[in-house]
Amino acid sequence: MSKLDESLLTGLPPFSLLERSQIREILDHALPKRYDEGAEIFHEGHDAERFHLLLDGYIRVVKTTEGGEQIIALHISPGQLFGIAPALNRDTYPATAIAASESLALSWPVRLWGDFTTKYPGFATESYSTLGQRLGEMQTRITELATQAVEQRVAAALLRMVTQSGRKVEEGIEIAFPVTRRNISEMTGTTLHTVSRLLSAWEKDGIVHSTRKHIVVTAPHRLVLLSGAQG
Amino acid sequence: MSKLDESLLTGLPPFSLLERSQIREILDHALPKRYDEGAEIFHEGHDAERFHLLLDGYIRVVKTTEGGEQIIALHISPGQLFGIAPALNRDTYPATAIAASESLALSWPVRLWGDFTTKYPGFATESYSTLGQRLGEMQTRITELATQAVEQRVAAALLRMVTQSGRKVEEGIEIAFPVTRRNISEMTGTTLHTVSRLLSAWEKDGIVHSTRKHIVVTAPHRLVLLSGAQG
DNA sequence: CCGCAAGTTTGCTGAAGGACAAAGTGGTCC
DNA sequence: GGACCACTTTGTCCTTCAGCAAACTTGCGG
Repeated sequence: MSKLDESLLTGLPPFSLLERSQIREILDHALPKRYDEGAEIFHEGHDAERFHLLLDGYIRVVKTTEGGEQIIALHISPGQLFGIAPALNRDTYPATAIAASESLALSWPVRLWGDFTTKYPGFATESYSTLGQRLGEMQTRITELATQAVEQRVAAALLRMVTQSGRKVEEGIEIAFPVTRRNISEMTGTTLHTVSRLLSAWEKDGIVHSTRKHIVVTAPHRLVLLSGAQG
Repeated sequence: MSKLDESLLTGLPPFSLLERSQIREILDHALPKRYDEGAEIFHEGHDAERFHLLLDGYIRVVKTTEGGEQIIALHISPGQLFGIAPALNRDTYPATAIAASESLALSWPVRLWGDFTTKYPGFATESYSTLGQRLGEMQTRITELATQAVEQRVAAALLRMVTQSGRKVEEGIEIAFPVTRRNISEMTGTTLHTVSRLLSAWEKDGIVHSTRKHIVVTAPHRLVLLSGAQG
């Protein structure tokens, strides 16, 4: 097993304040693993044995209702920690993590969480900032779901994905991981049918261009208006 | 200014592991304050200068949308910390806190947060557990809003309030703080009209008994069925 | 004790969007 | 190359619930 390169972590927020030797130490405990698109990284309710850091790819964090419906709780982009149950003092994962595209992640046993946070104060601080941001995002989603119409919510969801993972292509900005209509409906609390109709309408208006599992936003500004920024 | 009694904190989760002398120390920095019903404790966006602990009463934590609508993010019951922006590394309050009934709270300047968490590891652990629970509750609400019909959501909201603050009366279990139809609509993403209709219907069915601002649940089990626990 | 404000009830209407149905379109695996 | 499967599109119907309107009730302050 070859050693991981330190440059993997330098520059990522949770590790930005650490010294080379500390990063070396952390990496020596890390287990890297590759996941195929659709592969499960951990499962809701299972013992939280490890916490994870995404290096490459995209992860969907999903909850399933008793009725069998899925809700996408969160998208993780490269550089972010996930499955950090120990930070919240939990011993099982509260949701399931699935690779949205082929992904590469590091992981550590949860017992090291305590070590990391006490040894490296910057790590703790950054982790809790992340948590704060997620709390904020969830609050935003609650507000959207409670007050906005479906069209606005779908527009907002697209914009969020574009912001988090958009990469420039000649037509506009493309969402960098595969997304189905169903996925979008699971993010916005509607049906895949309604999402399909909206995307068709927007396609006709030249706001987006979408193919199977891939979406390019060609007129982000118009989407912003639709999303309810007082349009 | 008379000294606060130590028994105020012994027994509360965030302080349960501390020694008498430590509690004394913490209390000596605390500022107690009484709030009338409807009084604002802190305001969204303002500098987070203090964090708070509710001793008596109930607090509503509220977000306001650009459209001027209010969303109730959270209810705080006695014994809980609130306004803990520092835990999330934030320097402004993310929402507004309003006393739902006459309330009594202690507060400390945020700079003591760091002291508390490092000096008293139990305090940190308990605080982050609380945060974990709140994250979980928010996730539950998102799921409800995304998948359930209005009737189920309102039933679930009532049950949540009953669980958090129910006190036994001869008719059933009463929600211990004033709640208007509008409040309930702000918790569930509907209108006060719809809530009123639902409560009227449930009153007719003998499930609840409500007067102006007060609700007694007389048949909790039937509400559980309505709330979507596979009814 | 009166008047007002805040909270509640109820009726009516219409639109949004969910449910159901069915056909079209790539993509992939053999 | 063919067959299957996952994803998408589109149509129709029908329920839910928001929106609007107006009357009613209760409590409080003057």
